[in-house]
Amino acid sequence: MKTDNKTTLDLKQFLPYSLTNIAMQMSEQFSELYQQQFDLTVPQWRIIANLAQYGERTAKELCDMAQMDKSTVSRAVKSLLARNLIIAKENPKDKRASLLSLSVEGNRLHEQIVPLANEWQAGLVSDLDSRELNQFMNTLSKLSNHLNKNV
Amino acid sequence: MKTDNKTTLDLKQFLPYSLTNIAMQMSEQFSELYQQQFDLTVPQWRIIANLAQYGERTAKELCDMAQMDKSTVSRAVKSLLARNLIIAKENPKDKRASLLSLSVEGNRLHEQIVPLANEWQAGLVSDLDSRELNQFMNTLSKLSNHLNKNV
DNA sequence: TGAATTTAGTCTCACATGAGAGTATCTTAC
DNA sequence: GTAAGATACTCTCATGTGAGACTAAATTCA
Repeated sequence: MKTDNKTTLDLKQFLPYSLTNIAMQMSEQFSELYQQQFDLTVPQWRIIANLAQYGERTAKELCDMAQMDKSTVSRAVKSLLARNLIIAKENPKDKRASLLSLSVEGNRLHEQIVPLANEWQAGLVSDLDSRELNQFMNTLSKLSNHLNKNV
Repeated sequence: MKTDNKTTLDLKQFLPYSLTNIAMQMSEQFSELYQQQFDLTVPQWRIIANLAQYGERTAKELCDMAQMDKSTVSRAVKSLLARNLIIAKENPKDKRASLLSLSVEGNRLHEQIVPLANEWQAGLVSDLDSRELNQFMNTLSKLSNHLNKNV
């Protein structure tokens, strides 16, 4: 894919543009699944999913893992605590940064969403064979690594 | 890539999540290039890039092409007109929808950004060979088609 | 033709976001 | 050990966004 640096820019081939478009559509379509049914915002869902997968974390760690602003995380955590979907435990290593984890209810909620999420993605990638999907994921992670190098 | 619909969700493999993260990073890192130097917001840049590539379009068409809200486009167009970067021409077919196009200055601005954009992307994909990049783009467009089917 | 409906674009309002200040806690350096 | 700096988090404030009302124009249908 030789690009012509001189004068033209093909937006379809330009990743910051086309990837953003596709990601937005995906996120929007998928989020309908949990927003209505489970009354979760995007940041709230992302926090739940990360705590479910990785266990006990601090707010700061969640910020870094899911590329969210500290204010956004702070608000989402506050509201998840109010709904008893997560639990905050004092961190013996650092009193500022309490350890967050899913409550029983939070876990139950997550368990309800997971199969919906997996079904949704199965539909999305149904046009691809497994080799192609693996390739895609692999390239995606190379791109991600490249982006993180420069930060 | 067989997914387990029962209980687990691997966020790294979950596209609405990981693609959003990567797209956000990309857009953010790339936008630094034009935001400071050329004082353009993301929607403004997207409009300029689309008018440059596809020529005269209405605001509605720009909304559809770049997945932007009509309010967002309306505001961006207003400000680009004020800066004389684009021109609005009355549409003989529809007086409500004026035809927007780049002005000479707008074109000049675009011509300055294009090589930066191409360089930027060249750096981003420097770890990939051309076959891999083509594959990736190809899969991406399949995913995009799939998303647009359900809309 | 004219009434009803649809569409393009603007404007207002409610809301989410991110920057930055502020506070408490932890770490570093002397 | 203590002062200076860094860090985790909350809160406030300014800003951008999208939903929906509104207006003008176009389209549909009788």
